Parts: sequence; C-alpha cells; structure tokens
Amino acid sequence: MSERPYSHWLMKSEPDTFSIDDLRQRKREPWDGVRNYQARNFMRDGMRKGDKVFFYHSNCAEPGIAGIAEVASEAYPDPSQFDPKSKYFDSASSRDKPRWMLVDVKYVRKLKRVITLDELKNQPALADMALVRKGNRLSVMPVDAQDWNFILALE
DNA sequence: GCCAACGTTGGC
DNA sequence: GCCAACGTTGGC
Repeated sequence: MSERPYSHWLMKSEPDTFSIDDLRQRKREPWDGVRNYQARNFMRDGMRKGDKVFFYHSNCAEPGIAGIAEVASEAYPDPSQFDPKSKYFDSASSRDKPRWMLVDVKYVRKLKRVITLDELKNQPALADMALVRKGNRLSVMPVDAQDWNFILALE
C-alpha cells in the first residue's frame, strides 16, 4: 500500500474576489482560474475527494488562513478556459485536449480567527513551509500533515 | 536550448 | 501603488 505524499493543501484566494464567507454562502464552488502548471498538477494529480484545504486570503489587508474547506470532486477541465468571454479564456486550449483542470471545493468552517501570514512566518516550526518561503507565488500547494496540525493548534 | 522581455502574484 | 520574485513566451 503506497501512501500519497500529501492529503492536506492550501489554496489562495483574494477575498475581494472570493472569500471564505463567499464559500460559506455557496457551500461548494469550482476552483476556476488557476493558470499555473504546478498548481494545476497538484489539483489534477495530488488531490482526492475528502482532502482538507486551508482557505488562504491573499492580496488583502490581513493575509492569512481564514478557514477550512474540503476537496469535493476529482479533477476535471476548468470550463472557463473554453469561454471567450471569461478572463480565464485560453485560446490555446481545446475540449479535446484541455490544458487547465480544477476541483470543486466545499465549505467546512471558518477559523475562529484569521491565522495571519505574519504569525506563520514567526513560527520556527514552520520555517520550511512553502507558504512562508520568500517569493512563493503558488496559489495551490501541499501542506505537511505535521504543519497542518501545528497551525490548527495556533487557532 | 538560451535568455531577454514581458506579465503576474502578492506582500508591503 | 510599488516592486521583488518568478513563470511564460518567443526570437534567435
């Protein structure tokens, strides 16, 4: 029995566009618009239904982890890549050979408080976490189970 | 296959 | 709004 390397994830969203409160209202949402190959590969190859996700607010006044979500589907083609009116339209992609994949994500809960990026950066135990390393712009990344538990204990 | 130019992310 | 970091594109 081989074990997958990761079953916990972190996904970034700009709260002005789509926040944890938006997800709470909608309950479930296709995570569209990812246009980075590494992030796509994590969704396509790494994620399974039921995996837990930190919902991270980026590019905002208080960047940090705002809530928990869950992977709610296997990966499938991101419909926005086929829509010429979408800002995520990709003319180089086709329905035969779709370039971009996504998963559905469902709401689990908000954290009692936002665990800020600043706070995470100040935890020596998290020094190796991808999120806090300089210059990391990945919007979908794996989280060690150990780091996951450590972060939740900060709540 | 190299790498300069360009675009995007995201903290600040 | 600035700009560092980094990914992508395309000329050669």
